[in-house]
Amino acid sequence: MRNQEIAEVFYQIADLLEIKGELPFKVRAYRRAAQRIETLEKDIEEIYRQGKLKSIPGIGESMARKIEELIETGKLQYLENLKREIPEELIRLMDIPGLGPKKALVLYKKLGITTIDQLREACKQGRLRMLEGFGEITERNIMRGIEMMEESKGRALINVAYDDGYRIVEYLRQNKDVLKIEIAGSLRRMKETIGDIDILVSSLNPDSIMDMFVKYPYVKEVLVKGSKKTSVILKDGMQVDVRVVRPESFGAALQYFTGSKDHNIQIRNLAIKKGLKINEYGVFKKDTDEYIAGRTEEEVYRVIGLQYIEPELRENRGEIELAQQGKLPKIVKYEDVKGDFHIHSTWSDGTSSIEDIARKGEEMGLKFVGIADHSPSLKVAHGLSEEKVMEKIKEIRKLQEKFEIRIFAGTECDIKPDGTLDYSNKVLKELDFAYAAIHSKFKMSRKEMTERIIKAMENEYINMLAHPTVRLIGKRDPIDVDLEKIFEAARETGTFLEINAFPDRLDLNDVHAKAAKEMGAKMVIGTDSHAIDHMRFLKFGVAMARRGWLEKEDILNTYDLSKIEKMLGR
DNA sequence: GCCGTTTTCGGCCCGACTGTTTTCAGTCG
Repeated sequence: MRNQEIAEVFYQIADLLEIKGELPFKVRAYRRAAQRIETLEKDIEEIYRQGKLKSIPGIGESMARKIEELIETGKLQYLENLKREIPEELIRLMDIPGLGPKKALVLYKKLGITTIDQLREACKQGRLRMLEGFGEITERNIMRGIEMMEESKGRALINVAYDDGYRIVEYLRQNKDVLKIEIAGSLRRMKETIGDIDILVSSLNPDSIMDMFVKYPYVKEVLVKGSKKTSVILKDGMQVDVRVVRPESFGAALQYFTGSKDHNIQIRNLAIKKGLKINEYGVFKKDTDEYIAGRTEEEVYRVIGLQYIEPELRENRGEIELAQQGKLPKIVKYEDVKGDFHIHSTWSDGTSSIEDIARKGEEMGLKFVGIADHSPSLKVAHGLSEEKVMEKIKEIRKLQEKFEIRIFAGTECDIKPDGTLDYSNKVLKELDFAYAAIHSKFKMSRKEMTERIIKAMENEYINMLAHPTVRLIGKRDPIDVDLEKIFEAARETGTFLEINAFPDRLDLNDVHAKAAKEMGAKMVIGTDSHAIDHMRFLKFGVAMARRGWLEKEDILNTYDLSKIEKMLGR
């Protein structure tokens, strides 16, 4: 059983216990364990076989037994019993904003409601307002919540949230009452998808900020408006929260609202041990409430004895322990990445010419661009024949004379189902670099798929493996492949694993990148741009690398041109 | 349910906003 499946079971248990009204700490314990398991780098079955389940933080006697039962039998009696008590469909009701476990239980007990459709009907008939603890407004809010949920469906891709967020920051910055303004929340941590956008402002005149915020032209609906917190829904369905604090609290609030929740819980516990108390207004002495710090984030971390922790690292994956010892990795900086290897041109399915790509690269201050068009089996993408590839190389060599930026001639060469490549070595040799990539037959068995990919990586002219798991966020599951073997093969063959920066790919993701590094593999960042507008996605690839604790040396794109050429081995 | 240089029992992050319950519970982040 996969880590994700076991995590899902624990999430389900947490939800059911919560509806049942169990001790909140018990619910939280399951949720935390689920989160741990989800982001575990190792296969949980392997940990189980080594008898080390209880060494996972948050897993104790009881949960270890449940994991064992799941692995051995594929089922869990405890969960089956819970489901008999509480219908599992009720969990879905809690997805509705404004509807939590308590109200869900009342709806079930008093009206027998278990599905969203039944709930919608009951709202229409005005049956909710009769219930204790409910009123007309609650009924209307739930109705609206159902509509909203069906409109927005889940989390946004990072580029959508990024653009929405920074546009609002620019808009609010025009207000003279804004002293400081920053994005916080999961967007500041650059998580792969974003649930809502948090923006933090320091000001002595909060009402002026909030009044301006709700007048932002792209606002569709104001959910709540106060002087400390205001929430709106944008026309694209994105929720944005703006919070305003006083300047002496800005750092503490930024730390607090950046999260992650897990990271902050750890931070607070650490503070408590030092006789301090942290909230969004500052760091205080626990006994006297005396203000110690809070103007900047650096200050907050310093007074509790920690190195400053970059937002992308704040996921409680061990960063706090390292910060205590002053041993945090020096993660790659955004400006360290000097180019982009994965750009499609008009030669295959891109919409920009190589010349435009080179110009855009120079505008962005890059040192190189890599043109990686498709190979012939990808007919839908106008993959290039071997003859065409040779022509393309010629064009690039000629263009190079006009440009300072280095233009690498490359390919994204298909890996055929048997693991052979779409181009002969004769052609691959002429290119400056070559990605190998899976674009077909996604449903092979784990073993076959793993062998297929490794065979391609073993080709001496293949430098990189493009989007290794082939997932598309919200659209296609990752292929079934033994990543540990792939990472090992990457190390042995010197193949760079791509961190594909396209927002619906982000593949490898942060967790995989971290695991790959630990296995000694190196990475390469590519945007998979099909137009020059996409080239700005580069930062999302760097973000994944940073979230994966990668350092400069782990990433091909950060090397000097001469070293890159040497690594590419032509 | 988990965890322990305060503890093997008794804690577990905590504040804002809303709506309804006239003093606070539920939800959210």
